[in-house]
Amino acid sequence: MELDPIDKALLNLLQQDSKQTNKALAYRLDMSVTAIFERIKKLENNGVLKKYVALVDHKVVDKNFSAFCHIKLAQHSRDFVVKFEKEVAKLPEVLECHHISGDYDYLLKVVVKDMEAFREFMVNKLTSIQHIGSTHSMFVINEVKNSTALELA
Amino acid sequence: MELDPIDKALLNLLQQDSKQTNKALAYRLDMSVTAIFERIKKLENNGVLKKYVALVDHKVVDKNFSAFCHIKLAQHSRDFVVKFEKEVAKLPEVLECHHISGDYDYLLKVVVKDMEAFREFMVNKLTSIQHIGSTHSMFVINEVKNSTALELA
DNA sequence: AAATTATATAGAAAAATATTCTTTTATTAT
DNA sequence: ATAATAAAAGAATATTTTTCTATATAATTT
Repeated sequence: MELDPIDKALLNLLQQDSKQTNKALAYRLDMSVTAIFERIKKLENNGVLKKYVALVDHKVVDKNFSAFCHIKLAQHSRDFVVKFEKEVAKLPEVLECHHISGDYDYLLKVVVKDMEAFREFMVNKLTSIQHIGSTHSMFVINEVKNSTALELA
Repeated sequence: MELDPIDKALLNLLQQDSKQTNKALAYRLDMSVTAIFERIKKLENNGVLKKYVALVDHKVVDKNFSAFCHIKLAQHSRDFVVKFEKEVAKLPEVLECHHISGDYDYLLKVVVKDMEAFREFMVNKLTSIQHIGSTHSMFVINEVKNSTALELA
């Protein structure tokens, strides 16, 4: 789908705050409410707008410990890879799992309550998945920036 | 703020789909629309619900290349650290910046159009920030999982 | 170039939802 | 038990979303 400058401006706004009313968006972009409505519907139908989510404060919900976890598989046969990816995606503590280039095969973002919960997670959940060769964890000391928005220019 | 099981169930639902109507949420949780409305307002006012955002398909908007980028600072004096963090947070290509434990100081998530755009970003934007010692980049081959939701049980 | 088709926009009307208000119910403390 | 507090339900109101109709704009065909 082709995105014109208005679509991009609209997406930028919705990525910052998806609860703005069409009226507010219409005012900002100097268009009618209907025009905004139709454009959003089109962006939704074409899969440009994938989903709308609420973001929760990690501290307040007592999940204030994040770690990035490198994982190397013991073997790389297709079946093992598929199995590993399926299992790891199921774990709610794993917010992200990326297959990456470099020394390790995967990079995971893990969010839990505290260091103790992380240890618990490693011992009982992650490393109990079959075919994991080795792991290497980095702990988040401070979150400098954490956004979901892509700048569309 | 104390979260009871209904609050947690509500947060889990809103983290998956924040566009559900209060009516739909009320039906799922077997409560009245008003009860849902009041709870959401309270969660917003107490900072539990931080913001509502639209998620955009990276492929469709032509930003289908992600990299994780390790950064080591040349010096760690307070001023340099503050300056670096401020500068890097400004870059729209940097969706995340975490101060982490381990061999490197920071881990960045960078999202751009393609490898060429990444090179451009590294040369002209990232490494032009003062006080960067060294960098090490890992490219995302495949995104196995990418979620923003914390499971509240 | 004129006519035609498709596409986007605007404004008004209708439908659905969010929000407020009042009453009721449940919970907690005295 | 009784009073005070907080949460919930239902009805009333205000907003918003969505649909509908009309108009303008752009692209396409003849």
